[in-house]
Amino acid sequence: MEEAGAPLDAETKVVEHPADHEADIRLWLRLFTCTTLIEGEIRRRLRESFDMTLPRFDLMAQLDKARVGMTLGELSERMMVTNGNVTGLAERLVAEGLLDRRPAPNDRRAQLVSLTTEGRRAFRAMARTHEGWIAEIFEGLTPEEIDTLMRLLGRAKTSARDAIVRGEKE
Amino acid sequence: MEEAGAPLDAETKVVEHPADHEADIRLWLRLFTCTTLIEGEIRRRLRESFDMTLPRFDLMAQLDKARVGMTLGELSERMMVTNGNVTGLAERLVAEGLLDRRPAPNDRRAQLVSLTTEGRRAFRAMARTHEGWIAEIFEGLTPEEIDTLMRLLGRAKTSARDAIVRGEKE
DNA sequence: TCCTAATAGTTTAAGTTTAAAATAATCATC
DNA sequence: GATGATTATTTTAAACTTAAACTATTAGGA
Repeated sequence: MEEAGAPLDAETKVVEHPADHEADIRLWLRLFTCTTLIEGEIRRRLRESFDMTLPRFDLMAQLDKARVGMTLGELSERMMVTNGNVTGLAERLVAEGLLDRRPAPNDRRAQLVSLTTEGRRAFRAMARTHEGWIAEIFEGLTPEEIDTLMRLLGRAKTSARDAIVRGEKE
Repeated sequence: MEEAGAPLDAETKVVEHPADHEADIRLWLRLFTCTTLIEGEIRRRLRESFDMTLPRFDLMAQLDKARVGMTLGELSERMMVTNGNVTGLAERLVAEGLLDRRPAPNDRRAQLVSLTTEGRRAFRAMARTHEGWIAEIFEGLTPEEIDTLMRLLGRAKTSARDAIVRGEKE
């Protein structure tokens, strides 16, 4: 079906498709699927083993990592969710006695939250098991594959952040 | 601080830590962060450009891919969400005239949904723009990096699925 | 046929999540 | 020290999401 002797030139590959982003789309779908799959399993196990939800676990993990009290705004930034979301999550955790919450000493707008003794104890127990789950989930990967994945996901993150910042500047 | 002349044997490395899953945890955190970052940006753009939510867009994407009507159960499986979730999403899309829904011919329990003409038109327009966003987000990656990421995420998915199946068999 | 198990979907209650508006306090600077 | 902008948080309304209970239907055997 090709015209005999038709010359191939540089423009040929530009014309082939209006825009061929097939590989990028497939990458995004796979990234999303992979995360959703793992997230769902962790969520299920947290509920079954500890009657705990993932967002609450995440909030507690942030507080455990930072040894000192944290403002709600700092929490929402680290968890990458809205302020209002953190307000509600913290409320429930306080009600359950896992979280402490008091006004910040230097800023009457801010609230400092931290794990209670009971909260820290409960989190540490869950965290140990949780670690095992994650290790089990990635069991099929070699250390080298994990390294490479880390590096490439890091580059993907940078690339995404750049695009987002560029988008905000318009 | 090391005892002089103390012999190193095979057990030394077993004792070092109860369980060192550091790399796995970091990988999971990065995977999650990366996905959340991109997902948030896509969500924001869908809302600003088309007054559309991500879950609705996802549902429409599944229907556009499969040229034929699909049952709600099939949809929920492909979207990796619960049945009840799809029921609600579909309801809203039907109300907006983007989705068609009718009883399945051979099974009186099942409902077949498909895009209306208007729905398909609307989706195609959004999808074209959406493709561009994704390409922009991954702009900083070379084709080789994308290939490698795809392959390794594929292996991560397999590893996770294996762990999940093993967990269900208990 | 009749009974049981499995399947498709809906409903319910609780929780999560967001965007946007509102409130309150701090900061910068004049 | 007044004032206007910014910041921290809460509130609100709507949508999303889940697990579990429920209804209706189908399928597979005794």
